[in-house]
Amino acid sequence: MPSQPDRRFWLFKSEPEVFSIDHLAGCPSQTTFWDGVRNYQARNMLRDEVRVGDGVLFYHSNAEPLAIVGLARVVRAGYPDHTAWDPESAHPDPKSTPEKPIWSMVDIALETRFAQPVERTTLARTKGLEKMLLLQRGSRLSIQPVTSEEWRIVLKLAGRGA
DNA sequence: GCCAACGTTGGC
DNA sequence: GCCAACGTTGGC
Repeated sequence: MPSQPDRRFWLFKSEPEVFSIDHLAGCPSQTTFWDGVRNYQARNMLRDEVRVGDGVLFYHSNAEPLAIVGLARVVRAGYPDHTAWDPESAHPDPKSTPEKPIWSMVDIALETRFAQPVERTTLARTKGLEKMLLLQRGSRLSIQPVTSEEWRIVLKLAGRGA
């Protein structure tokens, strides 16, 4: 893979009962929009910082096992989350309208489902991941920045080291 | 602008 | 099921 100095890395959390990596694998072109983020800090990252080509660690929360289950790639940068003004959607927000959208989303495409998910317990005892946001007590952000070093370590744990 | 009450997230 | 952490709401 050619080096991409500007590439950033992220971790996207999802409850697999709601949307799992298998759901993503079943989407047309294994691509979907990442809707339903209703937290301003996460929204700001989706809207302002996440770019096409960025790498995504797909994490299953509230699940057994808790684990990073694969990789995705950002294929469309931030744009309005239209599910917000759909009253039938899972996360309606009547304050958001097509004229004045509040929430943002990006599109991601599946890259890999790990044959062996990288479990949270493994992450927790891996040197170099001590500061990983996911592992911080009380960290609830559903969109988290990941450093290039953390990305490298996680891929290595998944058997996909460079 | 403060802050108590409340709701949600999410690991354990 | 418990509960700590955190965000939001709303009275004042």
